Amino acid sequence: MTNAFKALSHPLRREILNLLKTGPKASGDFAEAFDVSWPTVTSHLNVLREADLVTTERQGTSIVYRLNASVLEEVALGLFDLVGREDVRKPETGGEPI
Amino acid sequence: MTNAFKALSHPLRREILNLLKTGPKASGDFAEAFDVSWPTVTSHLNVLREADLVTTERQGTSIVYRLNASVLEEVALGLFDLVGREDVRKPETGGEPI
DNA sequence: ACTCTAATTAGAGAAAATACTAATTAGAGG
DNA sequence: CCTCTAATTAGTATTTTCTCTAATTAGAGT
Repeated sequence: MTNAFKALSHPLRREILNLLKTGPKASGDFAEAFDVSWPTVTSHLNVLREADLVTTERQGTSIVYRLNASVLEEVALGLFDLVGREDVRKPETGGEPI
Repeated sequence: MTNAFKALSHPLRREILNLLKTGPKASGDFAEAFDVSWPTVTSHLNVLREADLVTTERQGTSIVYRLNASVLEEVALGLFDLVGREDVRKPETGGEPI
């Protein structure tokens, strides 16, 4: 989880996550939506997947990417912790310190 | 605010923020706490300050670093937004999209 | 002014991240 | 099997980040 932050540090990767917020997408959708080459998109998607911020599933010739909400929540809660806002954290969620 | 993520992407910078959680600290406190040279610490502190994650104040020969809670909260709320958890966001906090 | 402590700035070398083109893999369908 | 579309992998060049040592600045106290 700890290098979710590194994954989030690139603007394009945050754009990708924002797009995914509207629903699952294939790699080509991103390659089309952004002004970078397809291999560059693939590379960023790999970073997001390694950080467990997205999950993938093959569907025929396409590979579908999906937001992994739980990891994003963990990261957000970790930041609140830093600020002393544990009140928003669910009691069970002990979790690794960020 | 947008490169708060970049600032958060380095482990040592997150350690620094964690230490700051316990209260304001001087640069030398970090240089002592972590196993890197003092100039390296200064460099990381600069990144954090440029991202507005910490504030500084001169006190005699020391420079005191302090957490900037509001920016950290903004970042955390931005992540919740990504996940569709606007319920934890205060109504007034419109904020720049991440 | 001199000196001590606190901290930053300068400069450089090594490592990591980014983005491209070209080549390759994988599945679907005729 | 052949071909088309979808996507990744390989390889490379450029840029950015990270960390160090050496030199410098800044304030406090004598």
